[in-house]
Amino acid sequence: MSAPTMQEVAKRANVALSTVSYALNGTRPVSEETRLRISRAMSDLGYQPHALARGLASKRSHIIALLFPALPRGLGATELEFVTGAAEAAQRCGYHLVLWPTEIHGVSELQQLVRQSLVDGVLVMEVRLSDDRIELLRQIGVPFSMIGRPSDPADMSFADIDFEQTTRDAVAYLVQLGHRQIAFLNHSEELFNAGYGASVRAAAGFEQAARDAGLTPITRFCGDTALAGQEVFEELIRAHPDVTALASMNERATVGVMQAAATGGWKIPDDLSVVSLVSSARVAEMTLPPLTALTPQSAELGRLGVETLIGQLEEDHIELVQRLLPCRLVIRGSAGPSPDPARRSPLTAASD
Amino acid sequence: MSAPTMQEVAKRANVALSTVSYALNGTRPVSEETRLRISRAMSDLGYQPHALARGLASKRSHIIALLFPALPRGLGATELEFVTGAAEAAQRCGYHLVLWPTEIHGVSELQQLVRQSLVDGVLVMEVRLSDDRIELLRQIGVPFSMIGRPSDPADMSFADIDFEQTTRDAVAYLVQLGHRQIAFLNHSEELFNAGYGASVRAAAGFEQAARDAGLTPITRFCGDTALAGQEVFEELIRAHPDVTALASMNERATVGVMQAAATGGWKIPDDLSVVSLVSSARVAEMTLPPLTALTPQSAELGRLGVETLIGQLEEDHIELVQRLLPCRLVIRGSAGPSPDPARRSPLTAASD
DNA sequence: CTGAAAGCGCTAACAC
DNA sequence: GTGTTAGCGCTTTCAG
Repeated sequence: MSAPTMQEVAKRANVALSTVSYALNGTRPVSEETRLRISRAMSDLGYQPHALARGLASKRSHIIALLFPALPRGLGATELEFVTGAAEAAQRCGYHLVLWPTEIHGVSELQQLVRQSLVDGVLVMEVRLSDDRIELLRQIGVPFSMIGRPSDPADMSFADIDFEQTTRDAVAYLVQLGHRQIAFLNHSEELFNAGYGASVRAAAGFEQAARDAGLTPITRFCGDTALAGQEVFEELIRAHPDVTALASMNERATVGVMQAAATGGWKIPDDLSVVSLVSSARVAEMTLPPLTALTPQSAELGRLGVETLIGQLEEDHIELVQRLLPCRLVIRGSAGPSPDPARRSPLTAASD
Repeated sequence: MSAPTMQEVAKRANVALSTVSYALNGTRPVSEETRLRISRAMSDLGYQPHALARGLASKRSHIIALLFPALPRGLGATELEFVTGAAEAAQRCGYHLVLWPTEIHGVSELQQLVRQSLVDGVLVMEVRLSDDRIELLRQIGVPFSMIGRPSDPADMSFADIDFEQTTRDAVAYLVQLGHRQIAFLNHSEELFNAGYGASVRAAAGFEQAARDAGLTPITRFCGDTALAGQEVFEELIRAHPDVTALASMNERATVGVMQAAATGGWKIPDDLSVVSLVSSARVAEMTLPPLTALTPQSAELGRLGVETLIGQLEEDHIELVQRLLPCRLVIRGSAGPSPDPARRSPLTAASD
């Protein structure tokens, strides 16, 4: 009834308990013949090693934790893909992945979790530019790696989206379509100031890319709501009537922009091009027209994060892995050739 | 350097190792005085019980697994909320949640995982009407509970969305707005036939609700793409020109419907009302107009699933918990009073 | 109310 | 090549 133990396997195969262990782990040479007897005994009994016992004895649980903040705004499709990508990679490597949702500042809680010695290492998601959790982890001395990175990742391993490259790609694409007045729509200033890496890095990337292309960067912060998007867009067009294209980091606001444009009599992409940055296909396909977007390779990032961490756990020479993955440009319907701003009908403001 | 053990705590508190254990678990009365000495010793040393050792000795790992299929179409916001809701609930109950992404038919793989005796129980997500995993779990005898349910949940615990109620609510809302010709837009027939519970139950619920309201149910299957949505909608309106409202289970297709309606010169909700069933706010807010939707209480479901499972693990009298949660109607912009179908301009078909 | 000691199922010396 | 055995850090009888 209850699960067979290694002892029972040993008895059935007429060998010592330890021989079974060695055969199982390949920690020591075992003759072909006994190995066969053992593996037969194992499958006869339907033996599976007891994970806890193995972990206790070997001091390696083969469990890693995925640390993600219980974000106020909730996670999206991109984050879900991190998780599933990470879980699948862990499984393929023979590891278990436990989920540790923790407040970003719940550092003592994190400490408690780590001290239980349940996990061999930690993968941190949604890393802030300045992140207490990272400080704690290195102080405790747990192996860890990150999806995302703090402002100075120095000697830490990570896999992250290449936000600079992503904005550069977006600008390049729009420039190639003939746009010369391109605006960048960010998240809120609060998020930016809170050290939300995506927001900060993409903003910097855009400024740089625009300048390199000989353009004057125009940027706006915007709350993560459609309404905020409408308002910011109307203000933007008033201030810069010759803007013909928008690169947006802010999906919710993008919807508002599209609404405001439609209300004002503009067609997308005829009168205005929109490129959505760091946007999942799921979201990009929900709008009309569907969004031309730069989509992160999220599952890949999750996988990389896990593999990097496990690498650290299994290799003896701890090697640094720092990977930046570009987003992929998926052309849908929201960006097109630049119109002549002068010939474009004026936006008929809908609001007060 | 290395983590303090219970032995060290005992020494420091001048008690036996076992006394520390009893004090920690409350398994046996301990005098106030020694309890105090012990807890002081613990905090002095920063002691945390070793999860693996505890699990091995007690035969209860305090780890539960979340089983989710590596779906072809990927998971959405709703599923992500299950996961975070479950993870948070587990943590609050002092459990760890491990992620087991498995093929729906990878039953032997699941068996291996379970036999490792790593987890005390399993929470199954995305349960099919006929689901091999459920069969296996009860056969093995692992405690489990479900988010979702098979066709005959008999004596099994679950928490699920009340699809019947959800469609009833949608129909009631539309009827109240004056609609009499309401169509139901389902997922593909393949998914339906594959025993995708949401699809089957919502369809049944709609038929029933429509009949109860004295309406003739009109239903359509549709692939999960905008294009399919367009085509199905055009066919639908041709076959039933007097349809004024649509209740949709299929978010991708809904986008197509809205596009086709717009292309044909119809305004939403003036010419056509749309209610999105079992739709997260995240998605509902991406369209124009934003979708009036019945939104599942996903985090709540995750929480319930975990609590039900842990209840099974900790109570000695295994009690059956079967919960159906209704969705919440969130009124946005996509549904309004019924137009007079006769006065509505004919759809100008855009396709061939 | 407290202590001593026998495991839980496995790994990894240490022997041969 | 294989066997023997001492733990890993805890829970839980069994004795007092």
